[in-house]
Amino acid sequence: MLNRKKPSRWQRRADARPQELLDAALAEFVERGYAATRLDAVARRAGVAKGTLYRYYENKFELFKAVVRHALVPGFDEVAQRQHEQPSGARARLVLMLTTFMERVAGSALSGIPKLVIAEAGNFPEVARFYYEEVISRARDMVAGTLREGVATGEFRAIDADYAWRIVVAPLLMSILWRHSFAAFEAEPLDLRHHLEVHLDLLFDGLAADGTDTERT
Amino acid sequence: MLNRKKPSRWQRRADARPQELLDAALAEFVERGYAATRLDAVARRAGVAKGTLYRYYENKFELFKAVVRHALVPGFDEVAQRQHEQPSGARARLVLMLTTFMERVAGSALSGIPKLVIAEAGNFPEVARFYYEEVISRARDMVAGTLREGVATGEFRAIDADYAWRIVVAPLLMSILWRHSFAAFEAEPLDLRHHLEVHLDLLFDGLAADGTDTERT
Amino acid sequence: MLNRKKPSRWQRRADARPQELLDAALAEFVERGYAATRLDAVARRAGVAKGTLYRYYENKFELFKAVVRHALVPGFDEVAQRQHEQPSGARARLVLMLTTFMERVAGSALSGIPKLVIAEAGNFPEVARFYYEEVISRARDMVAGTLREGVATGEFRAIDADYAWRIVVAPLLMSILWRHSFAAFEAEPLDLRHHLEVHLDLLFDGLAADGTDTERT
Amino acid sequence: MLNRKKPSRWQRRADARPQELLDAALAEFVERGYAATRLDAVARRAGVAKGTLYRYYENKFELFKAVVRHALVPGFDEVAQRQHEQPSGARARLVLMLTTFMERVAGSALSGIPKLVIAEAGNFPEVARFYYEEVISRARDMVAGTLREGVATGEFRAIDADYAWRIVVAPLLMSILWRHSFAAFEAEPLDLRHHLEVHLDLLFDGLAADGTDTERT
DNA sequence: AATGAATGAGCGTTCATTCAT
DNA sequence: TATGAATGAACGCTCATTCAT
Repeated sequence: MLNRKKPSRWQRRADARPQELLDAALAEFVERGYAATRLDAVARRAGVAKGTLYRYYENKFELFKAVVRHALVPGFDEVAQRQHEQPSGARARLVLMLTTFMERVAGSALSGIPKLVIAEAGNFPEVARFYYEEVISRARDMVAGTLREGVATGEFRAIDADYAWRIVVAPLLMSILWRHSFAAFEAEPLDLRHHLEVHLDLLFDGLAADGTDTERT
Repeated sequence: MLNRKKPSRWQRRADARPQELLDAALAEFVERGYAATRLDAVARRAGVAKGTLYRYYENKFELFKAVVRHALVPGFDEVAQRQHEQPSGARARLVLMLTTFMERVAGSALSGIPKLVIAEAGNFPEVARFYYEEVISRARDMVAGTLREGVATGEFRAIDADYAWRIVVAPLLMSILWRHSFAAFEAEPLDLRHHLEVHLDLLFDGLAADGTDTERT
Repeated sequence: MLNRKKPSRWQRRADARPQELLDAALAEFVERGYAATRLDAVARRAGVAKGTLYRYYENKFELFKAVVRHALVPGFDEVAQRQHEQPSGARARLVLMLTTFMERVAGSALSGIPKLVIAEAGNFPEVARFYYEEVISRARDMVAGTLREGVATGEFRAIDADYAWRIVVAPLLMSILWRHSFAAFEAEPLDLRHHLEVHLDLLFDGLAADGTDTERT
Repeated sequence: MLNRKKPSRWQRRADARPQELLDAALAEFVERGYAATRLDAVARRAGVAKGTLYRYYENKFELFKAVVRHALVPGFDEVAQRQHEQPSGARARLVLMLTTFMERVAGSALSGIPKLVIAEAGNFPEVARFYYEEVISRARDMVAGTLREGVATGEFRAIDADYAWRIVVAPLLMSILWRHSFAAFEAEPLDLRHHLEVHLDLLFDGLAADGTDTERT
């Protein structure tokens, strides 16, 4: 670090900059949370001076929003794309949806984003709202829509899709938070694939052994 | 300050003051998160001067840990107590467990604690570890234990309890985070009771309409 | 400075502080102008740490306003007081008014205030407005009122008091600005007393030699 | 940048660019004061990049001085010119002098210069000195000279020209500062022409009604 | 000559922490 | 034990200045 005679104090690379800054900022925000992230650290990580950040983002909050926005677009594109190539059937669609999300978000560095948003929701309602409107509402529509579809076709039992969608999604959220908060304290890491399998198994067929399911709460 | 001569045996325990501080701190931490909580505000809320805090807690972090520690005791006492009065059967025990948790934590001010721990886990691994060891591991043992029991008795289908327990618990976590992060943006508040009902319904009987459950992922 | 083992790091003197801070701030503001004044310097001058300023004044601007306000009250009290003990006659009152102002403001450290306000009026319209409403409007009322009175009693020629008051006051302003801006470049300092004498002489009797005053512009 | 081969003899003088820069800088300095003026804004206003400024002026201060210097030339040329066409008589010359100044400076955008210099005199004694030597001393010589002349010819009463010249000039200064600092808070703008009329009226004939002028201070 | 990306010192402000009372 | 005035390090942000292009 010290021994690396900077190739030149003036690197001009306005084109690559924004992406580098966003990467650095994502990493810092995810590592430390919004408030604890110092712009100095972001800049250092990106290899620029603090002031440089301000050429690209007006302030910390704008940078933060840019990071969130940026990190989520590809994920959603991915999900949307996959929805086209998929087989029919509500169940199959649900499986694909959850699988895609698990692969693209929960299992990647992007998982830091939901974690971050949840952590900072209290302090930055604006961010939470942004996330709610841009991300959550879409996820809700996708999942609840598929649930309703399945119910309509008789594939699924009659359930309240408005509430069930959160139940369906909850294990994904759990996996994200687990990895960010508690996985470190366990000997074995969480096997996301297996986690999803168990979830899907339970989701479709339930806990109850056959014959027990007559009795409902 | 006041000339009270007789602390006598009626004086409040030395612990009394800390309790007020902890209450105030809990409220502030939950409202604002760790970093954004100002000790000034905690002190004001507790009706003492800022310096007084330092008589009881060495610094902000120690206070934080004390708050988390303290807030969890009653919750677990409650759950442990109820476990005795409960009916037999894995399913009934699971229902009771989840219901108790929903009532005592998710639906109360205590829900701020898990929210807080998750939010700050990145910055304070120590707290996360503490929470993991004191709270999560117990919850895991209770839930996974009951699952294994149910599988053993044939009440439940054969599932991997080591993974399934998180799935079972996830909707509770979801409800907590939802209320703290996104509920504000929706017209209707989340009905915790209904949320739990739907969860239990799905949990035991699954989504699949009867006859469909042959095909597994 | 270095050799003065601070008598104790903690000087508690909340009562004296505000005045000391205002004195230091007045000096700095007057010396450097608003924008160029660094709160660090104000604090150092007052012998406190920078943060201490914020116990007393919410921000730089509030400090500035406090300084201005504080510096002007005594001056105006003085003028108001003297108005009572004075002899009758518009001319005598005008003389007293201008003399008092010259002594109490133009000739004292307070002269920094008008100078400062004028200098910063562009950047801080709020301050200018404050000064206009608190100070200038009073001065205008006093002077213009006396002019009208003199015209009414026949002591003064008929002049437009709404415009004349500024003419009457202008040499006072001039003396203030002169001392702050250009006096340093002259061998002899401006003799305020003489300046006022010449002003009063011209003001009452004009430049024109007797017999010439028939011809008016 | 563009491939212009023939600067030829029609190209603008090298000075042309500086003129645009000076105009832009004058406007900004006058609008905001020295400290608050951003070179970015100056550059943008002049239609060049920020770095370009540094081709012509070593730093902000040099630019500032150049602006002041530059802005004063035309004004003085004007006054000097008019001095030739003028009628005889000290009074007439004084009237012309003040009228010219009022029209050419106080009533124009140039009024920003004195305002600026006065405002920044504390921070930039160098500028104040420059202004004093280039502008004020000439004004003083002109006015005081005319006063002495009038006294010598018996047109004026015997007054101390060394002090009276400032009194004579003060209302002009007042009008400039008024317009820049306080005019905005009044319903009606200051009528410069009327202001000057009242000034001249008082200046030559004084306030005192005929017959009162026996009594002098 | 001109550009504008990059720099970094500097300032206003905040707040956890200290300590004389 | 309790107070709250005082501290000072730290951070977000600005902008004059530099320099590779």
